[in-house]
Amino acid sequence: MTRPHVSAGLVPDDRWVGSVRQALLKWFARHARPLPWRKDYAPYHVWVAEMMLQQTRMDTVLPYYQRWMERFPTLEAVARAPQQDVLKAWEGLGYYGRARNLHRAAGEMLRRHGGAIPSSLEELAALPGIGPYTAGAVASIAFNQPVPLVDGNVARVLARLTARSATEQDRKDDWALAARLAAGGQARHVNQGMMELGALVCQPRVPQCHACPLADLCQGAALGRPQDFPGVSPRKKIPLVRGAMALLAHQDRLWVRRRPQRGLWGGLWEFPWWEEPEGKNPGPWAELLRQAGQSVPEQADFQPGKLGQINHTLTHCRFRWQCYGWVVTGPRGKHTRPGRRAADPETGAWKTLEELAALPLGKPAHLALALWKEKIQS
DNA sequence: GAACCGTGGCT
DNA sequence: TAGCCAAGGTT
Repeated sequence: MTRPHVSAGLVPDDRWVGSVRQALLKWFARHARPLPWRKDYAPYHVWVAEMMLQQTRMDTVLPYYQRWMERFPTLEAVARAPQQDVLKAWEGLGYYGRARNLHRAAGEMLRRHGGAIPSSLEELAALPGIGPYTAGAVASIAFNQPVPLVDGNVARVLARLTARSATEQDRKDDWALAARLAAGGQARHVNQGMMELGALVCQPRVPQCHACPLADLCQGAALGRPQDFPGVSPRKKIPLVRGAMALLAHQDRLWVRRRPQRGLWGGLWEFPWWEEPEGKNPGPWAELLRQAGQSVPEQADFQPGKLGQINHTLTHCRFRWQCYGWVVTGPRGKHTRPGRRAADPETGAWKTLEELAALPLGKPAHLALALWKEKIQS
């Protein structure tokens, strides 16, 4: 039998959509990876997995997911946990706004939805951290509702199937086409099948068309250049930021501060740092020592001890940090007893290494802490 | 609409 | 090495 083709620039007909659905369902039934949340599709499991998988690879997520379910087996366990514990469980996954939103959403679901994940697209999309994709994912994967989803995988698969680029209109077309695919029933498997195919077969760089169940339905493959779709978008240049980080020590404690809720590493703890484009800049040191209740030395004898260099790269900005540690143990001047001041944690607090281990830190702070432990052992 | 928001793995 | 990429959402 001949299989229907779709022409570039034309709206696919129902026969083609039906063929894609069928081939996809057959392929997914055989090749679906045995992921933990696919055992029973419990809404809480699916929701947590989807939050973790936003912009994050499956291999990275799996160990986090396993630990998460041991620490927070139920939605109520998350909702009632302190934010610090939630961020600690998320530590290292990145995009920490996801964890803060997940925590907030858990609280709302406990109060407004009786501790259950809502099943409607509208109620889901109203929750923090749940946008169009995640709402569609939870509704279709957890509740098997006939609603679409479009993520990076689906967009790429559809772009190649229809030989389209990635303009704004095409993104709307993607949702319309995904809706037709999901409307035929078994949206749970259709939607996961599209994503699974994108992750395992229709890969960004080198699509494995020889292993693709949709190869003879695919316009990109028919043109002999599936990898050209949906095309590449120009990337911004990455700026380089030079800075300094201070590991201020007093007896067995280090001075750390909590970052504001919004922005980079929101809600996580860090060692104070500042941008230092021109090299030496002692100003922040004096201010820091005052905040920490330490004596402020004369500018002349100001010479922090070198701790080492920390390089950390983010997607959108690059940091090259020259880090300094300064051990302050002298009895001169007025000191505040470490651990006794009820100061704003965003200003700073003295923490022992044991206390520090329970606080969520970003990657650079962890790198600095590792250098510090190395130093005090030698 | 565009900028912002992490990290690790791969080439 | 430096760039690219990965189950997006918020502001």
